[in-house]
Amino acid sequence: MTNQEKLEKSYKPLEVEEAISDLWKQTGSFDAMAGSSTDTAFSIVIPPPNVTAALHLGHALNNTLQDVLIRYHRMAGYSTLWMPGTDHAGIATQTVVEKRLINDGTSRLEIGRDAFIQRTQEWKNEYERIIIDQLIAMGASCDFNRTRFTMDDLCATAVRHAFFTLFQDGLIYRGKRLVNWDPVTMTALADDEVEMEEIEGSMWYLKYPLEDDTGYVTVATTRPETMLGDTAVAVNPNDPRATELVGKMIRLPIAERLIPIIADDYVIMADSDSKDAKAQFASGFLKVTPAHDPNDWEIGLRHNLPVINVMAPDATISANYGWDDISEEAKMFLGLSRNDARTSIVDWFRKNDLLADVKPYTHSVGHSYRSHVPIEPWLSSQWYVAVTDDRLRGSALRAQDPSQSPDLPNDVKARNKDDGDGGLTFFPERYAKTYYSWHEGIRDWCISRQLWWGHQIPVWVRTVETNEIELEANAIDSAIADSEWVRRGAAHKIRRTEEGLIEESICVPPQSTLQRLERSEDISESELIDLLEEQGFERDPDVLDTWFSSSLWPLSTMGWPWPEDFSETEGLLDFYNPTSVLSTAREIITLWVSRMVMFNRYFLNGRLPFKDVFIHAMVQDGHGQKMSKSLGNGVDPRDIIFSHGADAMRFTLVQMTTDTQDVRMPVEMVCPHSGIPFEPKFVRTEAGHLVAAPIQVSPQDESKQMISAYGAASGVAEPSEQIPLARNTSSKFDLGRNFANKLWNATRFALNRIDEELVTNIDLTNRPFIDKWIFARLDETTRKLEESIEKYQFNNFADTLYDFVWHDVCDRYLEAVKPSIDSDPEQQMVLANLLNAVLRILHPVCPFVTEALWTHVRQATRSSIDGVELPDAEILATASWPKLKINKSISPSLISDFNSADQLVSLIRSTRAEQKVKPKQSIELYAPNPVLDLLDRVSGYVQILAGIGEVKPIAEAPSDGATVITFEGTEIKISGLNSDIDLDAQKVRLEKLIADKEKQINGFRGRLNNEGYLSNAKPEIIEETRNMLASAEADLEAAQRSLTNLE
RNA sequence: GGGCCGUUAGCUCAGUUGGCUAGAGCACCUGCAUGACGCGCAGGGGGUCGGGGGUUCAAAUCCCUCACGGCCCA
Repeated sequence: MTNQEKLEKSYKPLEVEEAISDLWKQTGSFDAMAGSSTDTAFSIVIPPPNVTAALHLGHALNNTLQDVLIRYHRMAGYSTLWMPGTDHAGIATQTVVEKRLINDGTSRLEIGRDAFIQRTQEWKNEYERIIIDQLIAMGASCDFNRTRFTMDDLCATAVRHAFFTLFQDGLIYRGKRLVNWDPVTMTALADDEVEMEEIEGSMWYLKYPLEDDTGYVTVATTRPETMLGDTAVAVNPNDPRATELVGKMIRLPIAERLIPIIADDYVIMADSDSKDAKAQFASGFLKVTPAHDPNDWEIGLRHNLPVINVMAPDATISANYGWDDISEEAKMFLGLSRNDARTSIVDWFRKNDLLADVKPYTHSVGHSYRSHVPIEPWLSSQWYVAVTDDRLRGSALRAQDPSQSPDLPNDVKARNKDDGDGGLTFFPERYAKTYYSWHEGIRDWCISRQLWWGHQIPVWVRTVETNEIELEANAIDSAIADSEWVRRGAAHKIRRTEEGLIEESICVPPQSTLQRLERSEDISESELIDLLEEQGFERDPDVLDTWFSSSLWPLSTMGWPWPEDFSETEGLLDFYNPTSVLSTAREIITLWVSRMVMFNRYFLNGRLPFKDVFIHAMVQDGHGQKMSKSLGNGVDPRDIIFSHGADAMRFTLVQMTTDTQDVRMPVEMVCPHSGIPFEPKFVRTEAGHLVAAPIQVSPQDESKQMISAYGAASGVAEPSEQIPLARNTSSKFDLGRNFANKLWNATRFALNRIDEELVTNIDLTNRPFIDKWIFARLDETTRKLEESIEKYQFNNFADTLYDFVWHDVCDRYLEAVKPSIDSDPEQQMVLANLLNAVLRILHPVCPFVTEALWTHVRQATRSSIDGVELPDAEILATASWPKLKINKSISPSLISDFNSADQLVSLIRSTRAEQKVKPKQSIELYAPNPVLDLLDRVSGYVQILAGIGEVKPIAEAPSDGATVITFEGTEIKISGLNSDIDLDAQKVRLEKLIADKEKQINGFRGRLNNEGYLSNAKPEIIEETRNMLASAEADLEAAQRSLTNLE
């Protein structure tokens, strides 16, 4: 060791990681070099994490995988961009901030919209910082100078421009529809924000009297409270009772409304023998409530039924939202919650002798993913994107790789050759199907949210009487070609409302778009808005669904639509979009992947946002529950980094990433008072999840307490000096920690052995066997790594590294060179080059420890090996991936010779253990000629690793005091073991070997005696079997001979 | 109800077009403080590949079926 300071005995990640992060930052190692090179681009946009909370191990997994991809490609010579950023996450963030306000004794409504947004902004700033720091701590090589936020100016411009374009193109419309209404957060939800849950409820059977007093029909319902809004009773046309009843009128109880009996084949006929629970429980008559049930809404459309909404936004019974014919009897139910209304209405039916029956009934009910209360199908005006249009849905389907999704639905246009169609590939392949079937049944996307935190909808609306405005016949429901607003640059749309009024909507583009439009009246955005408001237009108070802005992420972060307005983004869009791959979780396929494909393609003439989609495993907690921010069961990656180091975390996560498996991650809590890990106490939340109890007692000292991550995340408990926050840890990460330490020590060994003597370039053909072999293995390993990453087989990538570094480099190569290296300067350089390459191939997974060792190893690498390209670089992160062009002539039988020799080593070592020979004790080996030749070819490898002193021909073996080994059909003897050889142990071993070989031989013979096998199997397989039989027979014979001699 | 995935050693998981004697890490057992590493070294035990049926010369691998677990969509 020369000019290097001594390395410590073990790797201490905490002592180096921060300095290395700083080094990367100072050297600008992760900056994208758009336009500055003609290199091939490799780019990824980060799935922007919510600013709701800190990242957990699920994010650590996803971001580690992206970093491995980015670091590998950066080293392999691609011009890389990894775009970082965060997402405002409208409803989720609003919910957590509101919760804090309530804890503080105030509320959103009390402080008002502006102050609330201010509070939320502060929250965002805090968590954005935490998230970025977490990414840095885990080693993510994002171009942090470009960090984006879905509500920053750049993204806001993209959102405004996209909305304006879609509005103008008729792909955004406003309509009164049934939405999934969350009566607690008081907002509409998209279809996929609704979670189905099994509920043990009841089926109520209500008797509705016929108007002519000739009898009753009995309707079956799980939601009796909605009967106030019934506007028909439906019966299946095939029902025998239909002929007589259809057309008759019913006097609806309580509401005293006359409603018709109609025929509709949606109605399930009663059948008590049916396997279908619905038919079993059906009465054959369905109450139809178009305002409160999506299926009834459809029936209402088919039969032109009135729509009567009997609820307020908080799901209490109300006559203020479209219920005009309220009866005296019904008034007593006003103001009741839906649950109380249900009880009261059932009571009313019972009292009036109109309740025919009640049966227990289990069924699925949609719940809000956010507030967990049942959603209420509720009638309201919302904005929609017409994703069912072929320009969006069709485009998303055409994007799919035809080998993964060959057939398109009938109503989708065929693929074209050249505009991005067919270029989208899923890994693992099965998710192509998920993507496909989502689009098959897709419905228009409700994008308005009744929230304050988000992109406010850029539309100003006013409602006028029909006669107040002159209309061209075709003006309704499509964008108006010419009006005073259009002349000023806005988009203008008119529709007739359900109440028969005219609603005018003006969509205002952002200033940057406005100034580029050709228009007759040149005014600014703010002037335009002032004019609108003067004329009685009001801006829609709602904000856009968060996914609207996320769907523009690969566009907006790269400067779209006007990159020239943001100089730092110039060139990005052309060079890095389409990005190379999107890495995300399963459930995001529908929420995000689909919408990015639609938008990117729509706005960039068919260009895809990314070519590959990699779907990674889900990280579950120890109870098999998904780790999630909203659940609060997340484990902070910084905890693992603290206990094991970032590389250990990364290596372990990569090693766990297989194609099929989700990752279960049981963690222990570390007592902050004693530092000792323990199993925490768990409690069940209201929603039924198991989480670590907010307050935990120290197992070492009952008087001391601590707060769990759940306690802090849920806001239930605030950490303090007496009751601190407890970190988590998990022994799963020992694997990675041990591996990083192994590498550290292998390097330490090498640096101790390499001195400063100058050496010219090395020709491997002149080197001893072991030097050639390790480079042949390096070559093999490098190629295997490249293949793994190309197919996103991350566990293969990690396993290949582990196996090579630990077993080949450390256990074999380093052991084998120990006797020779001190006196062989060339071998020292072989070792330096080897480690130099090892650091490079390990860097994508373990960037910190490799970068920490890099300065030492590059200084030690003072000469090169022919055919091994390892150009020097100051920073490992930007050094190049090893390129090996090793002359094939050095390695034809190298690997097979090595494997034989290694096998022999292992046999001798077993025998040594069996005979209890001390490690230092040297023994003699007596072998037949073919084995002597092998020993010669591998030049001392066997002697060194098996502790052999002398090697002699078998004929010279002593007649006693030797023990026998069966190796490749020959007998080998070793002597110099102990004074008294354990003959019994030897006998047992030989007998076991004989039994094994006999079993094998039977198997091989059975195969070779089988006609079918000989005529059907591939010739090379048969040949192989013959060889295996021959060698097993030789082994058997040798072992039997040895046993006979022994006896 | 439909779809997808899983069930391989005590535990966590590999095993990519069917073909060598089914592997790894951890845990376990036996040795060893050897000048890189005890976060280590050497050796070892442990599997009717969820059950049943089928296709095939040959099945952990393909097909059918059942059981259990998970996820997604209705």
